[in-house]
Amino acid sequence: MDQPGPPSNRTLSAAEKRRRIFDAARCVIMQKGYDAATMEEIALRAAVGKGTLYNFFSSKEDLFFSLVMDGLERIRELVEAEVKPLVDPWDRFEVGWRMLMVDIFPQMAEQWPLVYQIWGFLVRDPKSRERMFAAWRTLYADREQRMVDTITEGQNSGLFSARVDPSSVALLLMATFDGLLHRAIFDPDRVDPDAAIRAMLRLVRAALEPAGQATN
Amino acid sequence: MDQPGPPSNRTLSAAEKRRRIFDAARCVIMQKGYDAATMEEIALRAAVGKGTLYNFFSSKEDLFFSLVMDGLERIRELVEAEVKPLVDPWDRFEVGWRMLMVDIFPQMAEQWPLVYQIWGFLVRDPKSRERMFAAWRTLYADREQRMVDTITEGQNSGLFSARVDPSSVALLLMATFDGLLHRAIFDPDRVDPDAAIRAMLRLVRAALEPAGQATN
Amino acid sequence: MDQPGPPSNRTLSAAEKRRRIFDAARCVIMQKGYDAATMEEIALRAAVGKGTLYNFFSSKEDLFFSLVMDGLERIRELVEAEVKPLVDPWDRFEVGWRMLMVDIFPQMAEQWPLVYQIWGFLVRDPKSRERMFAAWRTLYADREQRMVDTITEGQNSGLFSARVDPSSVALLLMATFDGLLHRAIFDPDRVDPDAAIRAMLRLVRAALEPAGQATN
Amino acid sequence: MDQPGPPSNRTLSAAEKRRRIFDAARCVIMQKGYDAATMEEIALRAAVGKGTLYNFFSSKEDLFFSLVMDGLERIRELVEAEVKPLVDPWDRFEVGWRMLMVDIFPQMAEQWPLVYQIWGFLVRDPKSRERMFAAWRTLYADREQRMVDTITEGQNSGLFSARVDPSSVALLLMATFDGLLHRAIFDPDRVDPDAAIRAMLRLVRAALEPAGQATN
DNA sequence: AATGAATGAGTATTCATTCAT
DNA sequence: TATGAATGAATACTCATTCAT
Repeated sequence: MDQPGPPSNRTLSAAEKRRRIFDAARCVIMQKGYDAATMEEIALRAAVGKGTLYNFFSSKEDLFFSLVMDGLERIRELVEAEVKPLVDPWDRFEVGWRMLMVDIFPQMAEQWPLVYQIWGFLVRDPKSRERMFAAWRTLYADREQRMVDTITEGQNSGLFSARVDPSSVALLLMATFDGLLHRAIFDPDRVDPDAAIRAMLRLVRAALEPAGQATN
Repeated sequence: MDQPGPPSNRTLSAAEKRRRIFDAARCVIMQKGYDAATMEEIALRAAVGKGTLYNFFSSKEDLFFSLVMDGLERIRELVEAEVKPLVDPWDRFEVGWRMLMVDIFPQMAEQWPLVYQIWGFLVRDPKSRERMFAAWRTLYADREQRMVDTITEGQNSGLFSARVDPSSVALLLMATFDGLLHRAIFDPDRVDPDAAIRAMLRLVRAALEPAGQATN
Repeated sequence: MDQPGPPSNRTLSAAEKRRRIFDAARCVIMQKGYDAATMEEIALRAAVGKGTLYNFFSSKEDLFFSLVMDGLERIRELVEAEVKPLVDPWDRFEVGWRMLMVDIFPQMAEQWPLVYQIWGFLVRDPKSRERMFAAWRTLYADREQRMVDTITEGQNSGLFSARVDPSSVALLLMATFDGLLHRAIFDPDRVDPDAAIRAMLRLVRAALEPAGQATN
Repeated sequence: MDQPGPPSNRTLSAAEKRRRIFDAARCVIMQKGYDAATMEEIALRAAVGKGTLYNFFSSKEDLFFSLVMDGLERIRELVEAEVKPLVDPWDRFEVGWRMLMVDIFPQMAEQWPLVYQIWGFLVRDPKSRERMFAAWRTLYADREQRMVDTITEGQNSGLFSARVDPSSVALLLMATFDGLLHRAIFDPDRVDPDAAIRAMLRLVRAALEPAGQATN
């Protein structure tokens, strides 16, 4: 009986539109939370029709899941972009950690509240959960591998103590990074990135330094 | 002629009923997620009427918020229960960290998915957010204070290097704990509590040990 | 955030409410057709909340299906109520047919458009289809059995020709009834109940009369 | 360099395309029901674009309405195709009825569920309703006229009893046919076409035979 | 105090229809 | 002329909350 409105957005590429939807969704969900966020508002903010959302994503959950996956991908790209031209393992460590804290930390901090909220349906959707967990595991494994490589090289060149287990140290470092991220959300005053960088480096240096060569 | 009828809830104390509601809510929310969890199902599982829930909590959000607060309180009790009879700061450290990883870690891991989900309305409810954040800050500050005390004592007695900043070390340790907690959820195979305890202690020992006294 | 309205209809019995919902649904569906009929309007007309509809019926389809089943039940009650005190099979026939055309015909005619519309989901829901078809078959079989009994008695007493097959005649009579019902919907002027009664009786009399005794 | 590409629809005549759309629509609606049938699926099955449907029909309702009208037209063609070369009215009757049951019955039975479903919007669209009803009335009137002619001729030639009203008999016969059609849908085992042909002919013969000439 | 039937605001999702290409 | 991505009106259904009992 009624005539729906005519299409209008023919000029945007699919990728552009997808990006706009992601941006809109991220914005709305960050403000309202996943549940209070409505597809209506997301569409409005993305300046597309509500139906268009469903041309790109099969459901609200799919949109949200894809959004978090997309964020993960962007994090991964940041991590991958890390070059390692530096020869000195100590420098590599410092640069790597500084990058984590300076470049990646804010990126992740920004979307961390998003990540927490996805648990809402990860708990009841084993399929999504496994996909998401697998993606996270991969990301973490990759990042850890870089650290392990650096440490191993340092050990081989005699710069680092042979006694530490590279894998354990990498795990602890990643955990510390996550923990600081978590803490910064509800206690930002407690987490000063610069101080965290220095303190962490001092700790690592103490741990990795061959015994008896303490220089700090 | 006289029938006993079903066991009436009248006999339960308010505290018992509150506990049952919490247990039911925790169970349902862990299975379905906060949003998919219905007051109906929580009431059913708690074996009380739906209306009774509203005698204890003003709303679903209030129930969930209180649930997480309650969990926090139980964690705090665990932490408070920690005694410090040990004189040797090294021992104190070891015992403290071991307790965190052995006693508290599983407790927290169990309810961590619950904690993540509460972000769903913390983002849009500044009042709740501030209350929750404050509670977390307090918990963390308390725990950190214990570490700082231990470190300071160690430094005063010359056992620990005076060069480290007790507060920074405490922050990093707490962060590491949180990060391991987070990691364990999606990558449990990567986080072995015993190994994490040993690795962390080795790291801390290296950091706190006065220069030139390396014993590890 | 909002407070839903308070309940108010506590005084009606469940059966009364069910009846009101049926009446409202019948009315709305007869006016708008099944698809254009909204649960909102049905609830409004039944003077109950929308949610109450779902306390009685699991879905719109269930409501409609139950509505038609209920109509069927009422038809069955009419048919069952038929008494057969008359001794003369001719009279029995006349009275039975007259009852069909005078009492049942209008009842069925009233809800026939409802019945047609249910095909909309019978075609895609084999389970409902089988239940509905089975109910119809039973109703028709019952009605036919009465006719068969009457004819058989007539044959046994020599009043009716032994050559006719009671079952075939009953089938044709029921079919004629249905056909008239169908016809009356789009061509009411063509179907005059009184004329149809007379014509049918004449036909049946001619068919059942023992050969050579024509009296019409 | 030059590629033939997929067979373009440009080569189909409008009539062919219309036919394909009808076939697709009939198929989809028979499977899903009118409401659950989507223009998308109909277009897909007809192997045309969704927009093309709207070049042929102004709306989904128009398509469905036209589809049923088209079916009606095909039935009419079948009926019109009936020749009456036979001189003997009894033969004419038998041949006519046999044709109804053998040729037309299956055709109509096939699309009867389609016809029922159209009620869904006939109830709320008086204009469509009147057009459809008028078409049906015409079809029935035509068919009845043939019977009336046959009966009248038989009466004129003294073969048929003058006492029966040709119009009433025609009405009842058509009704019986419709009723059997309806019955066959939900109770196919009960309706044996051959048996129905024989039983009906016997009934008609009894009714039309001049009194005292019983020959069956 | 405890209950659960009643309520209706709120929303994800569908799909007929349009029109730029 | 044919297409199908874009659109948004329309609606079934859910579920937190209330309150008569």
